[in-house]
Amino acid sequence: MAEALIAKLRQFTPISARDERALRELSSGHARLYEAGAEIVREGDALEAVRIVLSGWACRYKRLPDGRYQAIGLLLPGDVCTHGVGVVATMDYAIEALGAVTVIEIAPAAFAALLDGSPTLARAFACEEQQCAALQREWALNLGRRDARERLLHLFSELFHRLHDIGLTQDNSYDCPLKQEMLADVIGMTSVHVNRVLQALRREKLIELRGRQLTILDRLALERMAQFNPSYLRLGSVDAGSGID
Amino acid sequence: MAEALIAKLRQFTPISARDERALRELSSGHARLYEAGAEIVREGDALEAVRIVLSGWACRYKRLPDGRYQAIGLLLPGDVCTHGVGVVATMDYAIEALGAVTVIEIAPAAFAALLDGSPTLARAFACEEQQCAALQREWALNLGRRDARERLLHLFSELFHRLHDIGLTQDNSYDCPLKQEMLADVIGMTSVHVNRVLQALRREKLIELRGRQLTILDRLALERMAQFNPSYLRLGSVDAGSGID
DNA sequence: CGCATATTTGAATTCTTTCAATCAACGTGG
DNA sequence: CCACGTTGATTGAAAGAATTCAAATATGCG
Repeated sequence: MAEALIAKLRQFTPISARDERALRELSSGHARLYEAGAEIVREGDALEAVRIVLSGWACRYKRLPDGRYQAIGLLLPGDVCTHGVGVVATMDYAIEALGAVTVIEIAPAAFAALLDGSPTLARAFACEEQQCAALQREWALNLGRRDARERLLHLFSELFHRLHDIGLTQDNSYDCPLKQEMLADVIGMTSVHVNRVLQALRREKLIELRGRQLTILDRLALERMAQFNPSYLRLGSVDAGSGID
Repeated sequence: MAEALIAKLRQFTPISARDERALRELSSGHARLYEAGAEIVREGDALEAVRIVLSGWACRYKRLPDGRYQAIGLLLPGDVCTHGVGVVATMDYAIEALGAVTVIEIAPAAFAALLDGSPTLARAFACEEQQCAALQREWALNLGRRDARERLLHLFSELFHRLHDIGLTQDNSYDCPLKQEMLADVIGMTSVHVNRVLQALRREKLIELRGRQLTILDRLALERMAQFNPSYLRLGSVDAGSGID
């Protein structure tokens, strides 16, 4: 169950067998299961536990008073839901399960103890947080300066890389539980427009999207079109390359 | 010179006289002066020092390979330019001076020593970082789900609050060195469109903008229209209210 | 005064949304 | 096994928002 988390942290820094054991121990602790649509965290809630997604996808989002909805981040297995425990008092965003999701909840004290006991893990989680911030910045670029088609291609590329890093891709495809409505909420458009853009991408043989399986037909071409540059995903350390180019 | 920084950190937690002295000491250290347009940090640079803006405005931004430019954040006096020193190896964004800017550069070891010596300051800087992340999230909402007019109003509201917190507002106005071109780069639009929206806002007597002085004529009305909710600026602690409503 | 930098304007075009309706897929109960 | 309800995907037409390109004005500064 902790596979994705361990794989994710390993991108940043080597994890010893002992640290791995500690992570597995942790992950076997108090886990909660959410079903699609469930609110894992509500805006305005107090931040009282460290939560990490073990399986499934979730969505960090904000709403405007008039109801408009914007996804602020996608949480994949291994991702920390909320940073700043012990510092941030109340949540400025909410988190929603996009399907069946398993989340471990760790008491702040236990988490602090884990980090105190292992400088490596402390470093790994710090990297995780910085990566999350970098993601957020890239999303701002996406929302602000890419058009609908580029945004979608960029999102698909980013997800490919992130899922690849935790071993959740098969060749050039992956399981993507996002409905068109949610895709729209991620890239800041309407579902109608997403639908039309998706059709164009399929027509041009850039992607296939059947059921929930997304296949990228020519990844490098697609990344070029999206002006996708994966470096924002690998800030961790200078030498940390990825398995893919 | 360290006034803004101290004021900013005080929002999060009380700062003792001793901590204040340490901050002033630090600020009197190695300061660098940049002129308008200067690159304070370049994308791809190694992250080798903690930098804090002491005076003037700067802009955190990213570029697409084809040259499109998107502001990712605005750095006001007291803001930390780059987080994650010691964890992040290379910058995924750049920082540009928007006018004359003073920045202190602090060696990682010196900064670590400061935080080690004062849990309060450690906490304050942690809050600062979380606030920055919250800003980033709100910007994503702004870019994704508000229209041009709302984005502009929201930006003006946010800046009012942030500047107010560091004592840089006068009544309902403040000095805003952003040209229309930069406003456009912040809210993800063209300068032409920003121009037209600004004219409408002036016509409707919502704002005045002469020279570089921005005056907000009816702040609450404006915040309502922008669906602005300042809570994302005050995550620090439950009891930390602001001077304004 | 005059250059350089910013702002403003207009018209045409492109991109995206809106609104409403239709279609397709799927699981349920009868 | 099939009618039915639900959810998600697709379509069309029209309206609306924002961009583009170029040119015209302002404005600030030396």
